[in-house]
Amino acid sequence: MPESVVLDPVDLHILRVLQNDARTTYRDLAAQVGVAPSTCLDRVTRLRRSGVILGQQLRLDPAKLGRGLQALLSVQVRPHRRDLVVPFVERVRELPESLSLFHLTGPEDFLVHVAVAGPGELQRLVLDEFTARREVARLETRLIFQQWQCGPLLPPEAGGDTGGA
Amino acid sequence: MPESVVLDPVDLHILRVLQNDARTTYRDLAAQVGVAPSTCLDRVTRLRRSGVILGQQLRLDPAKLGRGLQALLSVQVRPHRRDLVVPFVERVRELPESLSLFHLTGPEDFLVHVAVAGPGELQRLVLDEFTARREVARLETRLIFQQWQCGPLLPPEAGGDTGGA
DNA sequence: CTTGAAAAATCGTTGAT
DNA sequence: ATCAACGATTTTTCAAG
Repeated sequence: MPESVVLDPVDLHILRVLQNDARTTYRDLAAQVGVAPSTCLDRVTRLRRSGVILGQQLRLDPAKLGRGLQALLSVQVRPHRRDLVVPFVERVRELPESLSLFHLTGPEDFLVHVAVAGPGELQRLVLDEFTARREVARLETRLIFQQWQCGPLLPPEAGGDTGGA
Repeated sequence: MPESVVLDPVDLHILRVLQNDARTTYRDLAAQVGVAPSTCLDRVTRLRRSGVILGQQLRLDPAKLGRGLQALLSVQVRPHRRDLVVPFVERVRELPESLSLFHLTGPEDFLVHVAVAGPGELQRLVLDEFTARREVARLETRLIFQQWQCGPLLPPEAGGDTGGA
């Protein structure tokens, strides 16, 4: 189980295309990358097996699902012991409002990304699901004006190896 | 362009399945949801056109791509004017290390989720790409121990309408 | 929403560069 | 290791009930 994997320009190109649309057919993928469809299939299968590709997720519009308000909650869990942390994480993960949960260094311990219908539901969430818990020592709420999904997690090009080394 | 859309239990079920694997075939989808494949296609097409489904993204393993360290950067941009904010956002978005960018309420202004190879690269990123910028007034770095992708952004069940209303 | 059938894509195989 | 072509199987898509 190697920590990191060698990816050649073809792999990177494939990943970059699939990150825009994970349902691209191997035929289209081949056309865009410039190799044969069977090669694409080979590469993708390998990337999948090597663990580089973990899966493919739907991107949904929270507003269209009646969750027009998003917020970030900084949560201090004290005492910061495993027997308190583990149930906290589990509970947060199963909240339908939770989008993402981070365990962090620093005094804040956790950051929770949530999506709710409006301020009222946010208040309810904070009071009933967070500060009501004994291990939640402190909580800070920040609203999200806007969010951007960034780069493809990949070097912009093949590595700019035109004449490199 | 209605803000929110009515979703019946079938739609919700479909979304829930596709969020686990956006490449589920319509055949499997139909089997899991309990309707005909063609109906699934219908529903998904409609969900796509109505904007509920924005797309499908690959989930990649940052560690496998040589980005074993993730961090959250709180950034204060001052003065917080549009002519400084817009270029800042654009620059951050095109950094290959950036995963996600939030514009927030509160004194922090921005939160940047980054993935880097290690502490050295993180330091370089912070110094060269953030604090080197004149509009970056303050920056705080928090390392990410662990992250969880949470719920499907959907109510756990069809709404628990068994006997409702 | 369903059935049923046509069109398209997947995925394994082959042999060759 | 890649390609190209073939073909069986599966999936997607459309038409009609």
